[in-house]
Formats: sequence, C-alpha cells, structure tokens
Amino acid sequence: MTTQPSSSRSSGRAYGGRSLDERRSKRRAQFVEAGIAVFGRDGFRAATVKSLCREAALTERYFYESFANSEVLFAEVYKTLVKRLEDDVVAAIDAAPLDPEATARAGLHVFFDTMYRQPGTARILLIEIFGISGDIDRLYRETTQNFTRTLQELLGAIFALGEGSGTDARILSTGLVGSTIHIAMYWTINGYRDALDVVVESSLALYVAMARQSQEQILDGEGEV
Amino acid sequence: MTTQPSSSRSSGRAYGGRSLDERRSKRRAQFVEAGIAVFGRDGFRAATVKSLCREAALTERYFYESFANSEVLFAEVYKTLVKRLEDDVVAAIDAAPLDPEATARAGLHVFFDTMYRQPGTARILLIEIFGISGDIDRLYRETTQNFTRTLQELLGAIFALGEGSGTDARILSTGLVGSTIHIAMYWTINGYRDALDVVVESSLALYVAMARQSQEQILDGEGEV
DNA sequence: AGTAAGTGACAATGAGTAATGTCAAATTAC
DNA sequence: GTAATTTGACATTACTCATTGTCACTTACT
Repeated sequence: MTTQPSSSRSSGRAYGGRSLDERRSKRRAQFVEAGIAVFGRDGFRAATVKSLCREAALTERYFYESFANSEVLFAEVYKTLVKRLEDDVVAAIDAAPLDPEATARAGLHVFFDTMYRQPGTARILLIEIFGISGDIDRLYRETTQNFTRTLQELLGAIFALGEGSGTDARILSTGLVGSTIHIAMYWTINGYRDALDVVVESSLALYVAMARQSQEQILDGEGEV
Repeated sequence: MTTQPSSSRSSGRAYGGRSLDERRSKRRAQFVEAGIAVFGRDGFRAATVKSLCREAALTERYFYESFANSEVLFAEVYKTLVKRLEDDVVAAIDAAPLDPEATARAGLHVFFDTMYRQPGTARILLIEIFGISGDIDRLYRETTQNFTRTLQELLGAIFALGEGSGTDARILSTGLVGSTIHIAMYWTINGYRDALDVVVESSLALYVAMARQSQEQILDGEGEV
C-alpha cells in the first residue's frame, strides 16, 4: 500500500537465459512428468504435494504456481497420457494394411503394448482414474465418450457395425471399449501373465465377432425389427 | 494387576435381552448397512468414521469393535453386495427358460436392474472399488476372477464358447465381463439415460456374437490352428 | 439394593499434510 | 557494482480426521 512498485508490475524478467513463460511452462511440464511417475507408482491417494515436488525437483511454491491442487495436476496427467496413447494408436493405424481386421489389430497392439511397457500409465488410465472426484469422473466420462464415438465411426466404416434387434450401437461400442479396457486391467493387475499376442488376438476376437454378427443381421434384414 | 476379576473373564453378559454375540453381530451388521449407504452415497474417500457411525447410529467404540479401519469395512460391504447380487442372478437364471440366450438375458436383466434400482450398489461395485488399496485391489481381482471362472463354465456349457485361433477362453470371458461392467458403469455414470431393455439386449448381443463366432470356428475346424 | 458390565456422548490426543510465509543465496538489469 | 527479481530450502499455520480415553448413565445379575 505504501511502496507501490514503480516498475509497474513484476513483469517477468529473464532468468537462467529463459523468459518467464519458458521457465513457467518448463516447471509445469516437470510437474506433469512427476505426476505421471508418482501417480503411476504410488497412486493418487498416496501422492502428496511434497512427494510430487520431490519427484519434480521443485518446491511447493512452483506447484501452486501451476496447479490449484493435486487433483488438477492429475487431470492434466490423465489428459497428457490419453493424448500420447491416441497419437500412438493413430500412427499405428495409419501405418497398418488397409484391411479392417489388420487395422484393428494394429490399434489394439499399440494399446496393449503401451499398457505393458508403461505400467504406470496403465495404472493411471485404467485404475486410478476412478473415484477421485466428480470432476475427474466427468473427465473420464468425456474422454471415454469421445473415444467411443471415434470407435463407433471407425467400426461403422471398417466393420459395418450396425444395430440389431433392440440393441444400440453406442452401447455396443461402449461394451467393446469396456472389454478391451477390462482385459487390459486384468492383464495389468495380474502382472502381465499372458503373452501380448494372445491378449491382442483375444481382444480383437470380440470386435470381429460383433462385426460379423451385425453384418449378418443386416443381410437378414433384421435391422428393421 | 491388583484387582483380578473373580468372575474369570469379562465373559459377556446379556443386555437388552440379547447375548454378547447377538449384540455384536447386530452392531456389525448395522455398520455394514451404514457402509452400503455412506460409501454408495459419498464414496469411500469422503466417508469418515464419524459419518459411518452417525449412519449406523452407533459410536466409534463399536466401529472399532468390529473393524480395524474403514477399509476393512469397505471390504465387508463389497463382499456383501457381491453376494447379494450373485444370489439374485442365480435365482433369476434358475427361474429362466432352459434356453442359452434366455438364461443369459435373465442374468443380465437382474444385474442391470440392480444397478438401476440401487445406484449406491452400482457406485460401490463398479467405481469405488478401484484404487483404494492393494488389499482392495486384490479383493476385486479375486472376486472378478471368481466370477469370470463361473461365467466361463456357464458360457462353455451354454454357448459352447471355445478357443479360436490364437485366442484364450479366459481372456475372452474377461472381455465379456468387462463389456458388461463397462456398459453398466457408463449407464450409471450417465444417469441411466438408456432404457433398461436396450441396455440388456445390447450387452447380451456381445455374448451371443462371441458364442456364434466360437461355434463357427469349431465347425470350421479352426480350433486346431 | 448393590455391584459390575455395558452403553452412549463426547473430549483429548496425535498424526498427517495442504497451503502459505520467511529469508538468504543466486541471477539479472541498469 | 548495486538494487530488484527469482529461486530454493525450510518454517509456520491451520485443519481434518483416526483413534483412544473419560465419565455419567443404564441394565443385568444376585
């Protein structure tokens, strides 16, 4: 109140050769990576702000500079991991042969491979995401909804997944996504006992089966009932 | 040390017309019901020992008489709800016509109907169970494993679910269970938007599709590859 | 009626930790 | 070189909540 800083606002000086924005976003990124490590290793519940700071090699002050609380960081971590996985899956699909089954196989392979190689990611995406808060539930819902929608389009185009008697395409897609997620959860939680290929083929079998079933129903003209 | 009670041990007197065992197990049951209510309404994280006692209309002393901590109570609540659901599903299956599809439909109907009528149960069985602790994870794993095994037998008998090329029957069963659970989660978390029958039929369709697929593969002699 | 066991309400303790504050050292800009 | 900014280590505060303890009151048994 007495000493109004003449240099207008603390407008952000360079430090260590970096601008304020650079430093800030670097610290932010450090916390996101730390979150991936800590949430993936210890789980959300056991993660404290201190442990996140320790992992990021930064102090609490900088934590609160970028995140209101650890839940906000978790949301950011989740979004980051989903994005990475999506990019990887899309890349694999683009590189796969132009065959419906091969495309699906390629996508599933990347998915399960990621779950295998990055158990922390698996834990965050498949397990920790649940039951944290209403906001996080919403994030999960939106993410899965989004993914289901994409899958529905893909399946519609690739497999011609249609609606049978009394069923709903969105629910079917949800079920297929759920089967994959659950197989991954199960695989993860049991220490990756089964061979990757078997897991991929088994998961794929459900998609193939559902696609055939739908196709038959369409050919049989059952779709109108 | 000085006043050793002459009446041997505090062997448990009658009180209110009930024996010690009766009173204890009644209180225990009160806490389990309170747990169902509180965990189902507020979630595990938000549930405090105090809130559980308030709901049970008992004091902390009696909480610790039966449970070491709220996690132990949660495990008990979970087991109780699984047991109830299992009993209901079995009863419905027994009452259903002796037709594979009708049997599956009856079981799924009870499952989804329960999730619909008892949102608290749905929340506990489908959402809260995840990420509480290693012990609870283990409980979930064992329970689902058990259920998957049962389902596998049922499917083997009812639908003749076999193994195709490179797939594994257990993983397929896991996937089917996962599809059902996920559809239920989705339905729950979205406020039960879809009609019960559509949900049941859509979920069922995955089982039917998978069963047909397996059967074809067996007929085609693909099981040997 | 009297004594001991059982009960219920609530206080006390203590641990954990989120969030904010302090201060000296490092770095930059003029 | 000097003052202001930035940083890092750490202290402080404040709060929630699990767990144990206290005490007056109730019930059962003799």
